[in-house]
This record gives sequence, C-alpha cells and structure tokens, in this order.
Amino acid sequence: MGESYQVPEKPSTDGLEDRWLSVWEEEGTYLFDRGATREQVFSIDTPPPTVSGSLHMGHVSSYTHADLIARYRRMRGLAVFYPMGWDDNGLPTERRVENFYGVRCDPSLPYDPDYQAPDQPADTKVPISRRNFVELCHRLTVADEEVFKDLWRHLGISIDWSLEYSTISRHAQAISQRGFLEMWRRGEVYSTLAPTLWDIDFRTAVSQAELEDRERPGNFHRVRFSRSDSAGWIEIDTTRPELIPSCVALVAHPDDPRYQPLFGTTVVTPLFHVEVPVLAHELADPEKGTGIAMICTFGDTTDVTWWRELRLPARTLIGRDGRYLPADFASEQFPSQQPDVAQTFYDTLQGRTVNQVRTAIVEALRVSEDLVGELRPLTHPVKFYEKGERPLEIVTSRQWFVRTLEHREELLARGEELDWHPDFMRHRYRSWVEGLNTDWNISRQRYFGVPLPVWYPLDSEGEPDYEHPLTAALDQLPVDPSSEPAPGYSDDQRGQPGGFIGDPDVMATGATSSLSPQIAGHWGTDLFERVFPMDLRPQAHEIIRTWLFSTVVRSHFEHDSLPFRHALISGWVLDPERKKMSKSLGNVVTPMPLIEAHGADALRYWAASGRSGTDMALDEGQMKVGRRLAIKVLNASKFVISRLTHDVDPADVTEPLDRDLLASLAALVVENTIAFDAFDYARVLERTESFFWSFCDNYLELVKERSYGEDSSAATRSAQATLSLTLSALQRMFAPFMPFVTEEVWRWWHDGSIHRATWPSVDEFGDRPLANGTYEALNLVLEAIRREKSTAKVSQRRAVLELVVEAPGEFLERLEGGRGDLTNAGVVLAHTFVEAPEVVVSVTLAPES
RNA sequence: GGGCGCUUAGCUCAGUUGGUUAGAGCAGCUGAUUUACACUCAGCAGGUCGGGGGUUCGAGUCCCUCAGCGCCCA
Repeated sequence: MGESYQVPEKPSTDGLEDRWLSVWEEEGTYLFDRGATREQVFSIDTPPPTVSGSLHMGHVSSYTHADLIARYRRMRGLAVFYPMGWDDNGLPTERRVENFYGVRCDPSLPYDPDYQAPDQPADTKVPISRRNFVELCHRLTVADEEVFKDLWRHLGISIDWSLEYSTISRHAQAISQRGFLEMWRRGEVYSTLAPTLWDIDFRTAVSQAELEDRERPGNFHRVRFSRSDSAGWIEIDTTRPELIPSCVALVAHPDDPRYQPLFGTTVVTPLFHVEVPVLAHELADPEKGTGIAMICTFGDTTDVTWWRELRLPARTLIGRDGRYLPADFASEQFPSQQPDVAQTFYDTLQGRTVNQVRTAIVEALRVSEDLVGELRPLTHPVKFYEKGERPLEIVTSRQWFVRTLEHREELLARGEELDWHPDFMRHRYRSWVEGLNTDWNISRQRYFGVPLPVWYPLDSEGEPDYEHPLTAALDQLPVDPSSEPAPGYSDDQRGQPGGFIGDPDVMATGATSSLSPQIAGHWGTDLFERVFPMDLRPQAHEIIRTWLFSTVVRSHFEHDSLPFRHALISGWVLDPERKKMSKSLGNVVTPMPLIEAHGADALRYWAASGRSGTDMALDEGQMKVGRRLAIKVLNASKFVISRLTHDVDPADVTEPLDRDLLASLAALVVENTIAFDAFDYARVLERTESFFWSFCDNYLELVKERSYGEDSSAATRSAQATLSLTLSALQRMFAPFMPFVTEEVWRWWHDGSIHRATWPSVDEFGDRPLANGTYEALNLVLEAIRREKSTAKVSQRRAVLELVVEAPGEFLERLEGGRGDLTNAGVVLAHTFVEAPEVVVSVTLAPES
C-alpha cells in the first residue's frame, strides 16, 4: 500500500501567484547553475526593454513565448541561463526625465549638490547641470525598472534575477567601452566629419536604422535656372525650394536625350546667382518631374550620394537647430555672380527656420518670375527620426561610425546561418542588410549614455587632433572623458593648448545593447565561455534591423560567430478589432489589470496560443478559457490524486482501455517533445489541452467506478496506475504554460517544484503500450448513449434499459475490453453486441424512476 | 518598384509529406443537475476552404493567375 495524499477540499486559483512566487524565490528554483558546462546550458539573450516606455501586451506575449521555451529546456535537464536586462540609457530616458520633472540639461551650468527635483513639473523647463540631470535619469530609471520587474514576476517569467543588468550600469558601460576600443584597435570603427542624419529638436545624429518614412503633404515647385550660355532656361521640379542657396549642381539621367547636350554646361541659380554644373547620374529619375533635379547639400540621402560620387562642394546652410547659418556670397564657397543681390536677400533668411525660409524664397521666386506655373500639391514620404516630430535634416558633423557596408556579404551570410523561427523572418534581415547605404553611426550628441572612451590632443593653437584620439586603458573602464583626464595628462590641461579635450558625445543606445550577450554573460570571465554563443534570441520583429542586426555585427567582429543560434520572433499584439495599438488611437491596454482580472496563467494561455511571427489580437475570451483550463486542472488533479491508494507501477496497467490511453499519451509526449524542440509551443498547448479535456470528460467517466476504493484487484490497480501516470505527464506538459496552477497541483503529491521536474518521456510507461482502439470504440458508443439522453432531454444519469451495438467483430472485441467501464459510465442495465457490417448503436432508455 | 505573410464556420484559429464525410474553442440554440469541477456536463446547428484556371484517380494542401488585407525593403 502506498500513501494517500491530502488534497484541498475546495481548490482555488486565488492566491496561487503570491504563494508560489515567494516559494520559488526562497528555493532558488530558477537560479542558473554556474558550474554547468556549455553543453549543459541553454542560454537566452533576453531583450532589455526600454524602461522609459510603457508596459504593453506585446511584452506579455513576447516574454511569455521566451519563458515557455526556457521552462521546457529547464525540464529537459538543462541549466537555463535566463538573465534580465533593462535598457535605460539614452534618449528615451532623457526625454522622460525632461517631461517627468520639467527640466532640461544645460551642460554649461555647474553642478548643484543641493539640487532638489520638483514634485510637479514646471510649465517651462528648468535648466540644470549635466550631472544633476544624469542623477535624475538614474533615479527615475530605478523606479521604472521596479514597475517592469513587478510585471515580469507576476507573469511568472522564470528569470534568474541574480543575473539582472541595466545598460547604464558601470558593468555595462565597461563592456560597451571595451567593445568600442576593441573595434578601434581592429580598425572597425572610425570618426569622420560627414553629412549626418540629424534631428533638429533632439539635436543629435541618428542612424539609418532609426529612420522611418512618413507620408507628408508638400508641393512641387517648378523653378527655372538660366543657362550660362544665355540660351534660355532649364526647369526643375523641387519640393524643397528653400535649398536653392545650397544648390551645387543639376543632375539628369545619362541616357536622357533631353539633357544629354547640356551635360558639362553650367546654369545659374535663381535669386543667388551661383554658377552650377549640369551633370549626369543614374540615380536621376527621368520619369520624375522634368527629369532633371537640383542637388543641394543636403536635402536628402540621394543628395549625399551625388555629392560624394560626383565630388561636389558642400554648401551647408541649415544648422543643428534647424535654422539658417550665416553665409558669404562673395566667398569661394558661395561664388555668386551678383554677391550684393544674393547677400542682401540671404541676410533676411539667416537665423530663420526651414519653413520660414521656404515661404520667403517662394515669394521671391514669384517676384523674380523664376517660379513657373502654380504649386502642385502632393503627398510624399519624408524621412523622420522614429521618435522625432520634425523631418530630419542633414548636417555636417563629426561622428563615429562602425564599418558595416564593406562587410555586407559576411553579414548576409550570418543571416543565412541563423535559425529563424518562423523561417520567413530571415527575409527581413536580408532585405535590410542589402539596403544599407551608410555605415552605422554610433555617436549621439546627448548626455545620459555611455561616454565614448576617447580624448583628443590639442595642438599649440588649441585645435583638437581628431585623427589621433587618445584611448582609455582597458583595465580602467568605465571612464568618463568629460570628468577624467586623458592618459598621460593632468586634469588642468583640459582645454588648454597642448592639452586635451574629452569626446563630448555618448554612444547610441544600440551600440551598448548590441553587446547584450557580452554584458549578460560577463564577457572576459569563465561565465561567458559557458553561455556564449547564446542558444536563443527571443524578440519582436520590428527590431530585426536594429537590435538583431547590430548584435550580429558586433559578434561577427568580436567573436567571428553568430551571437545566438536561434531567433524566436514574435508578432504584434493588436487590439480586439485587429487594429495596431497606439497611444494616439487610445487603444493601448496595460497588462497588470488583466493579470488581476484573469490570472497570470490565463494571460500566458492567451499568449501561448499566438504562434511565433504572427500578430495576435487581444482576446479576453481566450483568457477566460485559460482560466477555466487552470481551474479544470485543479479539479481533475484533486479527483485523480484523491483516489490514488497504491504505489504506481507501470506494469499494473493491464486493462485494454488503460493500455490504449497510455499509448495515445505516449504519442502525445513524443509529438510535444518534437514540437517544443522546434519552438512550436502553440502546438504543444493545443494538443495537450485537447488530450486533457478528453481525458476528463471521457476517460475519467469511464473509469470512475473501477478506479475507486482500496480494492486491490488488478482492474483497480490498472486504472489507478493509468490515472497517476497520465496526470503526472499532463501536469508536467502544462507546466511551462501555466506555472502557477501546475506547481500547486504538483505539490499535492510531490516534493519539490514541478519546474525542476523532468519533462515526460515514454520510458515512464514501462513496456510501451500499443494502441488497440478500445478508447475510441468506447467513446463512440458512449457518445451515442449521451446523444440519445440529450435528445430525450433527460439526465445523463438516466439508466439505459437496453443497449444494442451492431458492429464488425473487431469493433465488438474492442468494446468487450471495456464492457464494464462502458456500462458503468452509461448506466447501462442490459446490452447486446451483434456482429454486423456497419456500426449501429440502439439505445432504449429506462422510464423516469 | 522588389519581397514576405495572411485570406478556412458569426469571431479567433488548427489542418503535418495531397487521401474517408474539412476540425477545435468562443459566441448561438436545446437540454441536464446534490457532481472532482456551475469557473460544470451533454447535444444541436453553423463552411462553394478569397476568385479563376491547371496538375492528379483524388486538392483546403501542389502549380499559375487575379483580388483584398497587413508588413518589410527601396
């Protein structure tokens, strides 16, 4: 005789979360085994979310998907390395701090050690010093991270919280700066004065990956340029007439017969009277406008290409604040043929914004009759910084770049090498890499970030020598060049001729987050060798071109390998009407209230039904179904466990029905294992759930009587062993999906956590039972009996006076194997089995008693 | 302009290498009721598998084409 188990009288899902969260913490259920070898480890490169953003259902779904895999692999006996990081450095945090406290950073101000942040933000932003500002950034991110962590814990994400990191921490800064210096040593990073995509509001450079096109209304302006040979005019169409003073050439397609005779000649710009050449280039589109365009420095990225390839001069006029800079139209840079006229007009433009200058120039063009016809409205894509509010400008500035363009082929090969889930997501990566047109700009003109670990020597005139930067020593990282002197200098030489200056910029957030495997894995220690390359990178599809790409770049350079073997790409969460959630539509749903309403297991159930790579609609109905499933697991477990009175021995499973059930369970275990290995968690859930409901509604009903009591007959022992083996396997296969309720029911009859238990294996079932068709045959007849009772609108407990089954002999043999169970479950008083070619079930109900 | 994905019941979705009468859940309808579970159970109804063409003994599944929706890249 074995033990019997104590199960709660009235099991409930209430309070499960708090109870097991604290037990897991006490028992260290999810702690990584630091001694495991690389082969024994499953490592996850967890996405560090931007903590200054808001929590949304996309987090719930994406992080649940990763957790499903983590829990499965843990049950497969692997040491799961599952860290959590927070991306808290960079512009998003600065912006949040500015709004939250009503402040702005003014680096010219001195540090105020007694500064107190206001409780309420003031109407106008208060300038504070850089150090005060950075202190506020740290303070707010710590608070934000607690809110995020709270959600992750309550969702039951099986993070090892001792591995938590943040991208602004000293540790991450040291890794980030080291990564930069290693690239510098190998020549993979360089600084240069170059045209740069620039956000005039944030006053920082942005990278190609941070660009997005937005449709904006504009106007075509037809403007005429007079030919230098006085043979008339050339008309061009432009949406940006305000760039005429920056014009350096006109350009048409080399095959365009209309303009071929003009290549090599010159024209004169209207209003400013600067002579510019007419040139040929394939990028000029003969279909667009008049087929000839003006090249300005710089209106868009095509201008940059033309400027570079046609070796044109630069006439940059838009400043970093988006206002027009001073210019001298008598100088070599702006060689006007009528400098006085040009200068007089330009002086009215200087210091004004792009929109103001456009209006003024259009007006002047009308007066000079250089504007042909009326403006023609159009809608066209305009490049924006993804977080910006005004169109990007292109300014000339000094920036640090990572050489990506010359490694395009290797990076494409890395994309092919990676296992993508789903596979088609590899196209996103490929088309992005194929479309790269600039190296990766990693410097940002901001305050809260990882400083570039370089200084520049000053010559005797006090001019910096950018070609020979002074780099920090690796063992001194992290460094802050704005407060620490360059190696070999003393701090009083800062800014002095013959001294040094620190690089004032910080690294782009992406330059640090691209090292997430190195940061989480503590690059440079033995831990790193145990976890790198990571096994899994879970992430959303919209950051393939940013985070995934940049991580691949860094790992390719630094380790000559992929940073991870598998990428699990999750889709978006749409609102219940399948519309994209956005703040402007006001349809963003916050997760915490949903957890409180339905329970974490229910939210996870909903999330797990979304296959990787596909968008899913928010569906509270599905969450309710998940909650019902969790409750069903409680009740079925109570029912089964409470009637187990014998030690389990698979050899006890002797009844044909029981052996048949175990055979189908074995098939499920095999199928689930294959699906989970292929990251197809949704399939595992669907199959397990379907099996479980049939187990409850059919098998449990069939063996209810046979399995009951202390009767140690072979038939009872067979039923009890089957119930025990099946419930155990089902609980464990549900465990990754519903960690709270499965932990609850597991501990009713086991010591230790289900999340450290072994994933089911067919070896558990002894001699592997073969399917014999009994279960299916019994269900078919049982269903007929139920239908009869339901149609007659009587209770399912109503007795059956006579059951007649006509069927082929083989079918009748199967029924015979479960005859007692069938008559019990159907309350059948008498039955007759008759051999016949087709299955026909006749049911005669007893009268109401 | 190039590419990727999707289109199956009112809704959300399964449907493996082509193979019985295309499945499930939700919603709907009809019922049952001291039960492990009313957060339950049984039953019923609901589909020209986006349109057209082709291959095949056989197509939701393979091929071609068209349409709509969504996304990526330029």
